[in-house]
Parts: sequence; structure tokens; C-alpha cells
Amino acid sequence: MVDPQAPPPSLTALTTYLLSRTGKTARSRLAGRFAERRLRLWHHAVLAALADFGPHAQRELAVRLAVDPSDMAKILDELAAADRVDRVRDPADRRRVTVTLTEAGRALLAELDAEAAAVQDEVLAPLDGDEREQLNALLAKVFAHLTEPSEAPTAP
Amino acid sequence: MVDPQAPPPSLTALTTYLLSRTGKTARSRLAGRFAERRLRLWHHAVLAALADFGPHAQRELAVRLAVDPSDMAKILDELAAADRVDRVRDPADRRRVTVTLTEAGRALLAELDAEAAAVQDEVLAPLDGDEREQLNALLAKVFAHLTEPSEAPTAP
DNA sequence: CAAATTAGTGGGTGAACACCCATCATGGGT
DNA sequence: ACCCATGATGGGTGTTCACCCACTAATTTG
Repeated sequence: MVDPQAPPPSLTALTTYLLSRTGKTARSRLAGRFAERRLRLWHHAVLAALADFGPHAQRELAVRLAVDPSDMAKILDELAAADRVDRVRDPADRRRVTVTLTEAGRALLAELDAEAAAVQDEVLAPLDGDEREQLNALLAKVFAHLTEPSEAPTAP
Repeated sequence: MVDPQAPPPSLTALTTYLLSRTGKTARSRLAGRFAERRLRLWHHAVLAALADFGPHAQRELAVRLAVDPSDMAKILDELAAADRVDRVRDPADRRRVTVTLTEAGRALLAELDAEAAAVQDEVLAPLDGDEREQLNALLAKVFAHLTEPSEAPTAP
């Protein structure tokens, strides 16, 4: 009795295929949970960035997260409407808007972090603690390499 | 001098985040290469399934790859137009169409496999042979678990 | 002070994608 | 023979997503 749903072995033999598939389901499971709160993954990313790095000018946030500034404005609209962030004009440069995490925002972030951890537990269920560390270390290496593609020589 | 593009550490600490990001770039890099040939990832998957499992009824192909039958028809239209597959009506059941890989299809598959391997080499560049094996083994475990979610007890 | 630049915003576009439905031909069951 | 189920197909829908342009307000530069 062979599983008729089994994907072709020549694909499952590809690490990048497994990477892509598992990454996609992890992503979509978390997105599904967020959707119940009328939130998307970007909301989480923005809150996390604010918590990690402190207040940001809106444009800096957009650059950091590699989002179009126009899209960032919409994301912040939604977060601000729920009082998760404060947007105040920078008095020194009144074009700029400084975005700050509110207490409610910090609370929401904690909940979203918990959801993310729960999904991670689901996805990584078959791995024990050691294996999870290994996986994380390997992926961190790969990710670091992907985000720093151009390694310019240190200087003439 | 801090990289303003660096994602929040609280995200990069999540294995699922790394999984999702690296998977996404692997996917999109390969999709980009395929696009130069006017192909999409599904074309590769279909060819691989035919090579791995031999001729299929069209519907079985759709079920196996979890694609809507209607979309499968379109994919096969394109492959058949380029003579990569043969579609012949099953004489025993003339509703069915048996899909077979042609020689040209096999040749194309070899090229696409090579592209996939090349992308994989790019993505996994920072890992040595041992690490790649580890990563593949870990992901295979996770993937197997994700594709067999409901483990029903063997009998009442 | 005029001109060019930058920050934020609103609106719109187009590709990719997964889905769903209606239709037609065929086959099986009664 | 008739009715229902099935395989293939064409067409269409809605969503998500990244991206881009135009506009306003504010600042910097020459």
C-alpha cells in the first residue's frame, strides 16, 4: 500500500525542496493563527523590530525589514489603530515619524511570540533538543550567508 | 557600524523563521531560473513524478502532487506543447489520459535537475558535506512528520 | 529665496496562486 | 436503456503580495 500522495523521491532528495516545503508550511501555519487575530506576519515582525531595537523612524523600519515604505505605512496604520504602537512627529525633523511600542503592543508581541513558539513546537515535533539546536545552527549559517551575499574586500 | 538591514534577533532566533526565509529564497531563486525557460516549479515536479513513478493517469498525477485537476490540465498543456510529455487516451477507459515522459521531457528534466542542484549549491554554500547531510536528515524528519499528520490508531 | 531632496501617505497595478464551477465525454450499475 | 459517477478541460474568481506612482509637507542645498 503505497501512499498516492507521496511526492517524487527525486524532489524529496533535494534539501532545498525540503527547505522550501517545510518553510512554507511553518509560515502558513503561523499566518493562519495570526489571521484569527486579523494580523499578518508583518505585524509580528514590526513589533519584534521595535522591541529589539527600540523606537524607529518609520522609514528606518521599512528599510530594516525590507518593506516598501508605503506598505509600512499601512501596517503601522493597523497597529496604531489598535494602540499597539505610538506614532509621534519628530520635533527636530517634522517630516519624520517616530514609532514606539506601547505597553499593549508589548503585550501583543508576547502573545504572538508564544504563537510562534507553539507553531515551532508543532513543526519541529519529531526532533529532540539536540537536533533542534543542530538544525537552528545550520539554518543560521545558511541564512547569514544569504543575507550577506556581497563580501567586499575590507579595503585598499 | 550596524547593518541597518539586519532583521530583529528575536525573529532570527526562531528556527521556523530561518526555515521560512531560507526556504523562500531557495524557492524563488529556482523559480527565477525556470522562468527564463518559461517554466514554473510545477513543470519540474510533474516531470520528476513521471520519471520516478512512470506513466500516470492525469488525475493520479494531480492527486499525487496535490494540484487541482484543472490546473494539472493546464500544466500538461504546456509540457505537451513542447513535446515534453505524451498524452494518450487510455483505450481501456477512454475518459482517462495516460501521461508519459518523452525523450525530450527526460532531457529537460535533467537540465532542470541540474539547475536545482546549482541553486542548492548556492544556498548551502557555507555548509560542508557533513553539515549538508545533517541538514538534509533533519529536514527529512520534519518533512515526513508534516506530511503524515494524522496517525490514526490501527484499529478499534 | 528657489530648487532639489526626503518622509510619509493613498491609491492603484499586475503577477502568482489556489480554488471552484459548468461542461462534455465516457463508463458503470441497475 | 437510463441514471449517476468520474476524468478532463475551459473559464472564471478571490486573495495575497510586492511594487510603483503621484501627492503633500517639511527640510536642505546652492
